Amino acid sequence: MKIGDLGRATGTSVETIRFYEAERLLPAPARNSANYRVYELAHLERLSFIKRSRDLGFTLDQVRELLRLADDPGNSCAGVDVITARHVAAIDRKLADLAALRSELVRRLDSCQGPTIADCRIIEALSPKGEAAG
Amino acid sequence: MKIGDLGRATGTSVETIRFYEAERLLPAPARNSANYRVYELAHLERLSFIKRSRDLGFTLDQVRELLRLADDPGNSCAGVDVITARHVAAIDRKLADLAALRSELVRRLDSCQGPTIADCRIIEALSPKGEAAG
DNA sequence: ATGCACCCTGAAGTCACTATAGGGTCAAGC
DNA sequence: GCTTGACCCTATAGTGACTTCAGGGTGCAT
Repeated sequence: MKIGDLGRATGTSVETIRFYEAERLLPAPARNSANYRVYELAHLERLSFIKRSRDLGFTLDQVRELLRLADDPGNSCAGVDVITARHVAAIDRKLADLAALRSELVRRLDSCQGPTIADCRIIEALSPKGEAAG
Repeated sequence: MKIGDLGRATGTSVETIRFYEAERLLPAPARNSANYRVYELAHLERLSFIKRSRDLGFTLDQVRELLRLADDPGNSCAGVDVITARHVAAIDRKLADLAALRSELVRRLDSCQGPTIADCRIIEALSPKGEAAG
C-alpha cells in the first residue's frame, strides 16, 4: 500500500502522513526500489486511531499519550479516562466562551440601526466612544 | 504615553502592540530622543477597537476590514453587518461541532468499563477493530 | 517520446501571537 | 558616580498542526 492509498483509506492527506512520520506518531515504513513508502496493515490501523482521535479534538500530544497507553493492554484505563475527561472540560470551556461571544455579536447585530457607519451600533460598540452602548 | 502605558490601558501586551505595528494595524507612532515609541489618544482608541474586535473572535483580517469600514462614517453599515453575520455563522458551526464532539466523548467515557486498556471502551472506540463499538 | 498521476525531499508559509537574545535608557538609592 | 531595576529597542525563532512550494524522480499509457 502506497502513501496515496493509505491517505484515501483513512481520509488523511499525503502531506499529513509524512508529517506524522516526521513527528514519530507513525513508524517509518519500508521503502520499495523507487524509494516509495510501502505501508502494512499495522500502519493503517495506527493512522486510523490517530485520525479518529484528531477528529475528536485531541491534540497531537494527547494522541501520543493515548497511543502509548493503548499500546499496552495491561495498562490501567484510568489514564485514558483522565485525558478524555480533561478534554471534555476544555471543550466545555470553549463552548461557554463561544456561546457568550455569539450572544454578544447577535445583540450588536440586532441593535444595528444603519444605514451608514455613523449610525452603526456594531462599530459604535467596538469604538471607545461607544462604551455607553456596549 | 509609552508602549507600556498603552498596553496597560488596553490590556494588550507590549509585544502584541509592536506586532500590530509591524502588521500595519496600528500606525507607527512618533519616537522620542531615546527612540521610544510615543503614543497619542488616537492610538489608544484604535488599539481599543482592535482589542474589542479580537476579544469578540474576529480574525486580524476581519479587524482590518472593520477598521477600514469604520474609518469612513459615510460607508454603508451593510459591510459591517455582513462580516458580523458571517462570524456568527462560523461560531454556530464551531458550537455545533464542539457539542457533537462533547457528546461523543462523554458517551465513550460513560461506557468505559475498565480497569485495563484491554477493556477500555474509549481505546476500543478509537481503534479500527473497535468500529462496532463506536 | 510525451503526458500525467503519483512519489520524493527540504524549506517556507499559515495564524496570532509569545519568547528569547542581546542590547540601550532612565530614575532612584547608596 | 555607580549600581539596581524597570522599562524600552531590534531581530529572530518558536508555538500547533498542518499546508504549500520548489525542484525533482517513477511508472504506466499513448
